[in-house]
Amino acid sequence: MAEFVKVIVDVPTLQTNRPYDYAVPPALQDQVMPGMRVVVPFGKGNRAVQGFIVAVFDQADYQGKLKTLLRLTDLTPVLNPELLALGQWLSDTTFAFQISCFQTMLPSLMRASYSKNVVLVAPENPLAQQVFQQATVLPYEHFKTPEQQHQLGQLQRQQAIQIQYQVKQRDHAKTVQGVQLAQSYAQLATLPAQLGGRAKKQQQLLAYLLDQRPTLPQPITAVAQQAGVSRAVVNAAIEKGWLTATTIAEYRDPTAGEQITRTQPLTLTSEQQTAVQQILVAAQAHENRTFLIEGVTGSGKTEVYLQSIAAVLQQQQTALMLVPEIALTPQMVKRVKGRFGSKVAILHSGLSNGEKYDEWQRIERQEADVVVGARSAIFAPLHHIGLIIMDEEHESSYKQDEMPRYHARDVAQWRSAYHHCPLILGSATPSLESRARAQKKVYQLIRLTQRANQRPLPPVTVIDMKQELKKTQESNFSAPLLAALRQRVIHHEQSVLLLNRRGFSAFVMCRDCGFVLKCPNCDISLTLHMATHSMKCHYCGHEEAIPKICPNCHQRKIRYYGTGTEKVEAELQQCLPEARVIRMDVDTTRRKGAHERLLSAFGRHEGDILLGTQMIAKGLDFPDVTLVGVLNADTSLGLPDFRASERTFQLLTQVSGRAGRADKPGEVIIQTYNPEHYAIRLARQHDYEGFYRREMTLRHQGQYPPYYFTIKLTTSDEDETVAAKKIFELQQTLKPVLSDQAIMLGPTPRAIARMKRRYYYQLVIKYRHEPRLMQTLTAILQQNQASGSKAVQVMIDREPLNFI
DNA sequence: AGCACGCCGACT
DNA sequence: GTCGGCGTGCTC
Repeated sequence: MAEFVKVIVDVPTLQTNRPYDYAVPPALQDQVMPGMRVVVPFGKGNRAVQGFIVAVFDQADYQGKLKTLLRLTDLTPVLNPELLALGQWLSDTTFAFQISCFQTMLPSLMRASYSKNVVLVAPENPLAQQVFQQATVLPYEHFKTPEQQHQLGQLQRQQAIQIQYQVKQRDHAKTVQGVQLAQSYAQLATLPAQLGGRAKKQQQLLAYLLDQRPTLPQPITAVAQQAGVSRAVVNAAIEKGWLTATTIAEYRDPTAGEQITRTQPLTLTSEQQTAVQQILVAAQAHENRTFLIEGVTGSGKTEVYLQSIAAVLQQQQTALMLVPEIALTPQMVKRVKGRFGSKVAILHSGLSNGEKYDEWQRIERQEADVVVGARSAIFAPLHHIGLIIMDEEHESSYKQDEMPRYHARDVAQWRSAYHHCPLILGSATPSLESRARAQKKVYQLIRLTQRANQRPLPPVTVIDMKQELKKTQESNFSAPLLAALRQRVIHHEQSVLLLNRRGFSAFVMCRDCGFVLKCPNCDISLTLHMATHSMKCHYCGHEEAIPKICPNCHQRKIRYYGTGTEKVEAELQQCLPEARVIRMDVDTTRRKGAHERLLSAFGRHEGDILLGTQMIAKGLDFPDVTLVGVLNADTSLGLPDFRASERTFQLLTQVSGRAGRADKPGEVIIQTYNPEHYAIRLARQHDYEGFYRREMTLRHQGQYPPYYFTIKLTTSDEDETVAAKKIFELQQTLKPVLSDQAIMLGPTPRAIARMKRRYYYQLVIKYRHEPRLMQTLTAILQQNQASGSKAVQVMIDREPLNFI
């Protein structure tokens, strides 16, 4: 008998990061199952909190007196045994709380919201009467002033009130008004004769019901539409007692109203054919094997994915496909839905919370068997997974940069092992980690070297801006790039321009005294934004007016330095006034759907030049783009991060692939101050393999991943010395634990040492095999948390992607 | 997190 | 002697 349960409660602290035992009321003992959400009393005040049942059993381990769970939130578990185990693993490997892991794995609507009410229990109490007036219940927030807080304390001592805790469920199915038959069809059949001849529409409705015998209940609007009458007529039918009103649950369909045209599989090239073959052999054998598809842009990776999915569906299994958020465009969705129809569920940040919840429900109820989504879709509750695909596997957005700091690739690995199914990692520029594993035969490498359209990759010209600066006056455009842009505008062809910095200029400085305007909260200069006429901090969002006079020396010598997308846009208007420019960066795409609107406007030729930051480099496919320009390839190169070259190479290769995809040849122009840098040289030659070999040598020499594992520890505090002291303390703790093969970098202040009024210090450990490291880190966290909640913050990031 | 307990100073 | 300030420690 299931008399007791173990529950992980929604109290995200290390001390409560373990299961708590509760008694199950007899009435619920045959219902409780692991993975269900429950509401339990917790703590001294018995406040109600949400929790997840992780185990059910008939004997309590806990020796004290048990509390009884208040209610079950779910009729069926929201976490199946696989997801429960996955949550445990996530928590172990990322040092995150179990409750945070569970919540990350589920749609956000399943997170409870809490409220506190003050209930009047002694209406005769004079103070209570004064406070409550006519009311019997007041929200706790009502008592905000010190006097009101005081009154609350008094009422509590006089036992005139009770504090009531509420757990509000936010996950509700969308409902619509529907109708159901109130009488049998036989009874309905007698009605037309009784009706007056003038009630034409009512006759029509009855005729529809009797002739079509629709399956009811159905939404009122649907019935009205099908019968060809107005909703008023249906309502009249309810009044007359022919039909009864009901509420019907309905899915919120994110692609409702969109025309999806069925598409057929394309003919594969022989390379693609072999790729699909290899994958299918593994899928049919239920082999947990990882494939790395290294395919040049335009080699038709997506078609390989789609046909592999089709085959897996054939063997009655499901498939999960991850795509970076920005590549998850409506075109992409249409392509998959076009192939697999309504069996596809989509999960990405563009959906409303309700839509995400409903898509999740459809997956859980096995009404969808193909899931396409961004990072968190890796937790989709699919059963019988036969194939997992991760496109653009090198993308850094697959790593979550808040707790739990998981990498979707690791979760994918875990799930493919659980389901004994293949995992496909695909990219034109695989991460060094993945490519190295393929080298060691841990992954099976599949190379797609030919483009599906047989076109050669576009020629890339590298312009040395050092030389260019000598020739022309100060400009963001070299003569060849400007000429090429002008050509496209004349011939009504399109161009894409990449610049890795938003805003108008990087910083403002006083020419007289060298003063640079900085953010008051962060250790970073403010960026000028013309659109809003303000100075913005790109880290904390701080905004202030543009200084006209230097705040330091009070001279009118403030000048703008560096270049942002806004400034380039203005410059383009100067030198190419006839060109229509569409600017795309965080500032112009902040609003929901703006991203998509700008792209489709460009697709409809409402712009000649698409100017933007990184976000334009990914996955967009416009056939009339024949020129891609990179304004400054060095921005990402100069960063003090061992992955700077890798990122630059990936970005340049990706953006180059955007030129000339259909029948028109393309051209790429890259402007740089480091033309001889290997990342730029090899990107020009489209030589990923060359880059891989070169970069591996450097990683080997520098003792970096993939030759070493890395862990980053960060301390932060409002007081700089406290943060610094703590990080040195951690260094001392770790030193004796580590072998002499491990390398510690730091401690150092972080590159942006101050952010949002906090100071940050970090320590990076590079290691190969340190059996005691993990448990030591767990102990560090526990010890730190134990010394109070307002102590220094310690963060641990396993395999961090950002070292600055 | 959020609540109670407990120990200290300031007040009726 | 009591009220309320905040520091400390626990939550099945």
